[in-house]
Amino acid sequence: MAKRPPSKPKMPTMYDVAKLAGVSQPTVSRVLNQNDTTVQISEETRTRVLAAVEALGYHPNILARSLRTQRTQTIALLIADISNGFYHTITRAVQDVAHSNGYEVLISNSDHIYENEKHFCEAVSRRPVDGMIMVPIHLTESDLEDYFGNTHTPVAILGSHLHYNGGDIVYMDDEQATYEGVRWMITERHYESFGFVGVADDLPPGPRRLHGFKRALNEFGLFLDPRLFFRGDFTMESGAECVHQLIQTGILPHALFVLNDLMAIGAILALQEAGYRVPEDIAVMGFDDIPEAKIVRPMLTTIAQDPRDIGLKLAHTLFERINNPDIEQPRVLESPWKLMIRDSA
Amino acid sequence: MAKRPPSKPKMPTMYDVAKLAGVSQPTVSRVLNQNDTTVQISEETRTRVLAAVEALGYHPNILARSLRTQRTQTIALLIADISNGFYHTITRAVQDVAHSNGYEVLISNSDHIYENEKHFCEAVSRRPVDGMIMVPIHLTESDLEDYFGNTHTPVAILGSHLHYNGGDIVYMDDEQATYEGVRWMITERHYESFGFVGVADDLPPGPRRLHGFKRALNEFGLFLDPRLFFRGDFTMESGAECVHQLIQTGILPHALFVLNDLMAIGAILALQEAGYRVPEDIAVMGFDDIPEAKIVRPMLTTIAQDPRDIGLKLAHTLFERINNPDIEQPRVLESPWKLMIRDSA
DNA sequence: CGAATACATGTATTCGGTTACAGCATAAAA
DNA sequence: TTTTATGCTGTAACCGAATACATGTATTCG
Repeated sequence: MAKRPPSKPKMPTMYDVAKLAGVSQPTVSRVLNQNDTTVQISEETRTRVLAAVEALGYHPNILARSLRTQRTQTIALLIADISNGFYHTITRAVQDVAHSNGYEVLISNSDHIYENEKHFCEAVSRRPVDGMIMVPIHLTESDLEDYFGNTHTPVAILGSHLHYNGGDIVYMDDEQATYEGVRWMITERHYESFGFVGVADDLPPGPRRLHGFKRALNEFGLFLDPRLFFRGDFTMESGAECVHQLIQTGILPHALFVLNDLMAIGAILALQEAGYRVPEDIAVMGFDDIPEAKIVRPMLTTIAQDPRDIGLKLAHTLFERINNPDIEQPRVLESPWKLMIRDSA
Repeated sequence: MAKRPPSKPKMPTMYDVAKLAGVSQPTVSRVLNQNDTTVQISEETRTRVLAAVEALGYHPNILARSLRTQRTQTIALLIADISNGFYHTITRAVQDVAHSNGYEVLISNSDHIYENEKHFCEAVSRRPVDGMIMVPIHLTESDLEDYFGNTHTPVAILGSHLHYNGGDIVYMDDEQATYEGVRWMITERHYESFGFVGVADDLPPGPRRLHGFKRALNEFGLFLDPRLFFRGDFTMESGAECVHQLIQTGILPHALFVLNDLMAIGAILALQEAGYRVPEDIAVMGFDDIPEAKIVRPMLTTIAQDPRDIGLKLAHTLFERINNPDIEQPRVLESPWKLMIRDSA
């Protein structure tokens, strides 16, 4: 085979097509975007142009188009951790909606790290995207205002903790969900002492779920022993670590409420390793309902968010706003939850 | 608050900066990209320009730059299923490398569907990306040639089954890995009868792993009973389904080799549900070593690929080629594997 | 002191499209 | 037949940057 010279990866341009078809370059553009109904093209020209397009294997250069039209057909998605099944499902839902709208999705993980969140916002705010979906963990209203305040990029956000009125919000009432989950454990399962595995106080879901938890306890005259309040970092490993701390205390509550499933699974495995039976010796309830909840034995009783619903709501609301920037006020959508009663509690 | 008019999200341009600093637009460009060593800027101008940049909160428009420079600072990644921990880890590794190089990653799932793979290749080939990483399941050499043959976009591919010389290949010897895994089950665990849970014959890993499996068996005078050869579709559910079929046969082999972990986990759970003990009644070995392998009880014995290593190799080789297009021939890199002996076999 | 050189910056062009506007047919209306 | 409308297509400007080239000033050298 002849050594092919390092010929430039020159893609054919509209001009090439025009030349081949014997028309002007804007005519090609018009043939290809017949959406402009006021302008008409003769059938003969159209077929000639299309033939030339076919012959050259021409594809429009999206950069050039975007530069001119100020639309990029791309949205950005910022999530905390794609290895977490919850975020992953959101991602899939968003991708599905985006693709069906002819959009691509630029994904980034923050790993729950504030710096990463800010970095991505910064990268996105200067990168031309038509919209952005985010699940902020640490970002504050004022961060968002800084990054997206004057750029009018549509934004859709997951999380009720932010009162940012620059974008639409999808929200799940996890305070109430936690309350009802714990209430169920008390009234239906008759557990009377509880431990709580949470996260650092300044992370959004922490205080809200803790509040729901305490509200349920208080309603029945129960209280959380401060020694049984542990703080992990969302990972399986930290769930196990919290259980080790629990064992150190020498106190064995009837049940453990764990702020997310990944930690809950880590907790169950650590408890079993230490010789405890779940739920006979100690029950465990999680939050999220990730796929792994059905793998661990006993299967995890948990509060199911509906990540697909969340993702769809986020994406739909974003695209509505992209397609119609005049929508008035930011909207707030609530996503449902459901108690998934399985075997761990 | 006054109702703000729908003012255009007009970002400041280089021209605005130039005007404010009292210089010409190219001068601003030069200040911002001082990489061009032949051109020099006076210290005074530089500070004045930078001050103007700061004052306006100017950020370069990446589209315009890309259009001009023909570089997009974006790579594309095509994988089969991001919910699979294996692909997910590859994704993370690729993202890490990309971000450290100042690149963004455009991700797409094929869901193992041929049409989706082709669709994405098409979308990417017309979208300006600087490179592409892919894990083709169905794509053939000629598909790749069609899509990327004349565009000289650098491509990095995972999979030894393709003999495509238009890009670098990262490869794992799964035939040999399977062989050694099964050999270990025979020599160390003394299993003497086996079932095999695979996938459709035309999917790449199928025949290779089956071949390694049979090679090991044959070496010890064993054979695969055709009734014990099942075909799933990579999912947990299909792993369970294959076990149901197995039970229907009424034959109980000593061990089951399952082509991937997700199906292996589905198989274990289904076996336990049917009252079998793993590994006492029947042992199970998987392939991949996804995170869930350590969640299921018994923990899954499996052949570990090193997805992070794979992702890093793919990304590094791609960026080497992006940064130096004159690299001669396509390269083939091998990624290691390791037998993870846990409890299921 | 005039010519050569280095430095600093401005002018013009380009990337590949979209779109406002102008112009020339031909057909319809007056 | 002249006027007007209509259909079709070309010309020119533009999106926001990068870059080849030209130009003007300060510096250096013979």
